[in-house]
Amino acid sequence: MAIPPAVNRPVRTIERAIEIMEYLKENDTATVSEMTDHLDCAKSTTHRYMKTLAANSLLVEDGNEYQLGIRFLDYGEVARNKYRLYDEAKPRVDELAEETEEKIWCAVEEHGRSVHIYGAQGKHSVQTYARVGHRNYLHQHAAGKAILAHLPDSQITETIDRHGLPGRTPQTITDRDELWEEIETIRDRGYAFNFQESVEGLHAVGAPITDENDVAIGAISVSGPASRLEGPFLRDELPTLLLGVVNEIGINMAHP
Amino acid sequence: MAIPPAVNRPVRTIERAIEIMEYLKENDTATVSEMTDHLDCAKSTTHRYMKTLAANSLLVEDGNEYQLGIRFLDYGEVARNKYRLYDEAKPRVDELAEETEEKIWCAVEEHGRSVHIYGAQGKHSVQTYARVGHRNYLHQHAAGKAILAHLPDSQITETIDRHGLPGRTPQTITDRDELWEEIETIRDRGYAFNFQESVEGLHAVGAPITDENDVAIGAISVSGPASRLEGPFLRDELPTLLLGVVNEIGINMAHP
DNA sequence: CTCCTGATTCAAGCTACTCGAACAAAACAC
DNA sequence: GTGTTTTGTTCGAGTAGCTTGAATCAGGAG
Repeated sequence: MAIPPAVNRPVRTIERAIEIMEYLKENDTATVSEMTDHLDCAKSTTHRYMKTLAANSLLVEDGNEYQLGIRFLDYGEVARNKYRLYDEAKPRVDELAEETEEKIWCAVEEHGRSVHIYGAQGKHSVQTYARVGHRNYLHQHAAGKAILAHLPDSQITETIDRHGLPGRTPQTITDRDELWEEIETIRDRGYAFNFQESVEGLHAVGAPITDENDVAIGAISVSGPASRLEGPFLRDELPTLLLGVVNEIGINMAHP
Repeated sequence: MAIPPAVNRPVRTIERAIEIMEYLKENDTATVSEMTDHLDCAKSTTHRYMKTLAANSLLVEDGNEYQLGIRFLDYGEVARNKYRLYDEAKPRVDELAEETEEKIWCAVEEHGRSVHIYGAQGKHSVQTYARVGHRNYLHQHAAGKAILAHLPDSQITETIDRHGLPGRTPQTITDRDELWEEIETIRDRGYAFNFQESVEGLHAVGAPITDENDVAIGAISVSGPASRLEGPFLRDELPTLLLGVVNEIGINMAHP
């Protein structure tokens, strides 16, 4: 897992095709000309790329505009179902959302980053940038920090070396030493907090789902406005609730 | 929409990369050697392809085995959220699943095929090959036929020409004339049935969601075992329920 | 009407993708 | 233990095919 992705001689054609997908993910829609400005090649090349992708349903063209095709849903769903965690976690995440009335996420680690594999919203839950499939830096949010703290030290170092510690809000931990301290704290108490470290005004708690060796295979988090998630509710009640859930999931994962 | 994907000179490199993804979708996991047998090129080439894809998190390697990365979830989710239909349909699909206790699907048309963009299961719903993101021939299932019947004739012809009418069960309609008759029937009554045409022992009803010009933008279906979905329940009750829902969605779509 | 902007096609040139051979590492047979 | 087989991986050379820029076509605006 988390192998450095240094390829000897990557295929540039593939990399550029991915750049197109990535650009469309960020910008929803683009024309050949617009994409040409973004890539570094001739317009005819971009045109050929996009037509090829569209012919295979990865892109959909609507007039001169291209966007991502829902064929990706298929690949995404297959990838997600690889994780047994998804099946185990989904019902509990739904329950948690109902109980807490806040936003619940289940995340896993892949390539040193976190991916939200499932989310459920409670009555009052807030909408943030996050969505299913969203890739995130581990150090920037509660679930990610919970995972990070429950990885072997070597893998933590590797992850930091590889991705650095980019900030997101003024509260994000961007200092290595500070992060290691935080990791110690998280290891001691068994769960992680996020005080406006990913989004201003947003608090969260995250607890790891671990295997028999106490290594994280994922995490669950509750997040909501700082005004609601505070005091004993945030400090005691939610963590207790979360720990119960992740323990249960962990046990179910260990004994299929 | 539904433009023939004939590209003048497709980029073979991209096409082969997609073949790798497709193979992994079908077979869950593969090694370089296994993939080489499948593709028609040197092992070193396959190796370079897969390493490049893995370096970009589209593939994940676990030892010598590769599988699809959950990065696709991200792309898939973005693509799905393009469809306003998804937001409108999701809550009603959930309700229908609760009410009927059967499996409900919401599908859209893309490139002459259908894609399940959302599904919900009721208490008794059966598991079939279908899953979110699944691409299907329009003529093989209830939702697809409902969509097909509510497309312009020219587009229907185009679709049949492009994809043919492959069978799936002995009941699948594989004859053009027969399909056109069926389309007329569906147009008259406003919804479509599926009598074991996609899966043996499975019945379904599908109704189209149409825009102001009565052109389909998607469809909703209820499916379940032939033993439960029969008689007046299948013939009258379910269609009435479905029509109510799709009308409501259609109106909401037209008046945002 | 002309002008402009965008998509699309095409021949020619040369980049970089493909190949096969060679190496390394692991699994296996005996 | 050694030899054998199977796997992933690297690298130089050759040429397939990708890239390019110019030319053409399509649509809108003034």
